[in-house]
Amino acid sequence: MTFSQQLITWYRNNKRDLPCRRTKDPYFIWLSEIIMQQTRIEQGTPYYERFVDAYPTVKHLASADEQEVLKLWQGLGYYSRARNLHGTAQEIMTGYGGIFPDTHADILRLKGVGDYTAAAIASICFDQPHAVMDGNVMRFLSRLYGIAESIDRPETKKTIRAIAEKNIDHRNPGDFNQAMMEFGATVCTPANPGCLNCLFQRQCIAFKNNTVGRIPARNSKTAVRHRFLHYLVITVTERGTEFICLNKRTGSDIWKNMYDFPCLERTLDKTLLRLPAQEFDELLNSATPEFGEVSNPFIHILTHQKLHARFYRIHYDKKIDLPCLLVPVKDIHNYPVPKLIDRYLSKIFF
DNA sequence: AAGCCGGGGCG
DNA sequence: CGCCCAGGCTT
Repeated sequence: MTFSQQLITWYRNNKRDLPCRRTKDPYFIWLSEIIMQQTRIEQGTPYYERFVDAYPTVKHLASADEQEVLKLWQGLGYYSRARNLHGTAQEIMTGYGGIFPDTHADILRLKGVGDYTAAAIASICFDQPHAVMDGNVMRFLSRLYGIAESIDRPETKKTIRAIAEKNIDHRNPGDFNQAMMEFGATVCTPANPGCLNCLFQRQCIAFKNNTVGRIPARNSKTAVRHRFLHYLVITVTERGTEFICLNKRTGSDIWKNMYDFPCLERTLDKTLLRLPAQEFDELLNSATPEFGEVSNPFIHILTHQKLHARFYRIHYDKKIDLPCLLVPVKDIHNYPVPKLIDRYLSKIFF
């Protein structure tokens, strides 16, 4: 039995039953692969099912509003994936006549689709022998071949890709790719891998050398940046309806096209001191406000940032000129917000 | 080549 | 706490 035959046999006997494995429709495979990028299967699967329900065809997705797509994506993170997903659905409608491209080269041109996703779609949907290179595959193969160089180096990734391409089953490239990933995800895991019962223990260089714990190696991580956010939570009552002031984030910062509140950012405030009210004058075009409740600090961790946020409430009895979007509080659930804001809202308002 | 972009789960 | 996850885009 060749390596790929052993692996595929193992896969057919041990694979998890996932919703996204019940189809070969390129639209659904694309959707699932974008959702699963840098995301654990268990975390992404509920989102996949909600997207399939909401947008059963690429045409449905293309016709949606971006805000609606972001709302459905809310909580999953890396929101550029959702923006690109939506934009690419429209591109498929207008540029490809609604038909998903069927060659690796054309799939790779789609925005939001890189080497990994193009290979996954091409192999699973169209039986094209392109090997996927994701975290699971790189871990499994770097251990199996005892590759100790950092997998962050493109050179190392090329070496591993060559191994995968050499071993890919040309009859079942989709199963081979999924088997590689499934094996990495369930047996050759980052911590406490199942080496003792591993099918490939005899061939595994890292196991032989007792270096499984050090492979794969990665570059040192970049430093975490601390940010201190002072959020103004303005509410206004007008004819018995309560409104809240939202801010749509634009530009190249985190959470693009998501909503939060008007904000003052400080970088030197190591302790997130309470700001005096007049510091907010620049946001308000009006007289210094009187705060209602001022929250304790909220800590929110991103990959390269640690956010320290404080929320300052202000209430007005009538509408004034405000530099933000005034939304009825009861409609907040229509607006995509980052997890930090969602945490605050559910603690204070809901 | 390196930085940036979220959020969650695990040891 | 640190690490990693069915990665890709920007600089």
